[in-house]
Amino acid sequence: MKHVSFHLKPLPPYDFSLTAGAATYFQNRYGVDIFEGGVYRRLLEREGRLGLVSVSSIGDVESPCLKVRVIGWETERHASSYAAEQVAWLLGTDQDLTPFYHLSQGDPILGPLVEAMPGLHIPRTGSVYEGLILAILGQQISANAARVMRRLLIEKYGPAFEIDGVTYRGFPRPEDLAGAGVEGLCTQKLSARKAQYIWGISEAVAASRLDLEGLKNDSDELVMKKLLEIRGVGLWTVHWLLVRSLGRQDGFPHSDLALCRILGQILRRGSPLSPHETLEYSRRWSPYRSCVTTYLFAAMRSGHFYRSTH
DNA sequence: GGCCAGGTTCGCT
DNA sequence: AGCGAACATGGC
Repeated sequence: MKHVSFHLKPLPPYDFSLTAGAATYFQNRYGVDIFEGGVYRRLLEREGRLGLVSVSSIGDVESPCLKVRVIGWETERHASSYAAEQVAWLLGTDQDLTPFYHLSQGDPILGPLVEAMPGLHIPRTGSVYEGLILAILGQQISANAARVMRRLLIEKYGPAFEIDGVTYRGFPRPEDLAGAGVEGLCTQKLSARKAQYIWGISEAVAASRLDLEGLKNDSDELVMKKLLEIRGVGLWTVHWLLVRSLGRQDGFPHSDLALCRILGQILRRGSPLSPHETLEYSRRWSPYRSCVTTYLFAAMRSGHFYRSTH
């Protein structure tokens, strides 16, 4: 199979396995992100055309280097630089952890986290739209229920690209989900409520009434204001997007149930903190709370420290 | 079968 | 503004 490959040097310390693991929530796949056998793969769209990137590590945490392979639009001009940009965004290779690590010194919660997972960067979603749809799918319901919905939605509406007999899927485009209609989405195990939210957002984006990608240029405050006007988006979702889809430094979903629980477990061996208490406690971590969020969730999900499941 | 789960909206004080 | 209820999925 024809392809082009190149190297990408992340800012050290950088742990590829941990970061790609966090991107896939420490499963083989999450959404359209795949991480198995030490290789991170994902379908990308460039000017409406699909391409597959495969990323693996050929360095170590202190002198990291990634090997990136592109199939699909490898012969086109600037394909490599586009792929490099996208991979850097997705796998957070551009992030400088130094100030966060400085803050974590002597912090009873962050210290052990950083020590256990040095070089974990913050993975990001392929687009703000993708992050928003995934967040809404994940609202309230159990992780397993959300996974079923994600898989069905992507299998049914995601653009397909076959390579060496394997079919890869990209994330559904706004027009794909808008075209599905609320009824169509409901057949994919979405509740009527989620279907309405997701259809409404997809339709607005497809019709250019809503510019989610443009949020990247707005201040945190303006992002908050604009997103909260969208039906189906609350505070939790905004903070989640600040961390995962907008690359901001200080996002922190203080109302997150799991977060409140885990902090309660660490700080007073038991009862969860209230969202308000969680927010107050988190102020000491500003302005690096996106890192804190990522490290806490990574610890919970990877079973590195804490048991996330009761 | 009932209860909970990585929230949000809507309707009540 | 602050609190409670409905919403409906998979899993124990």
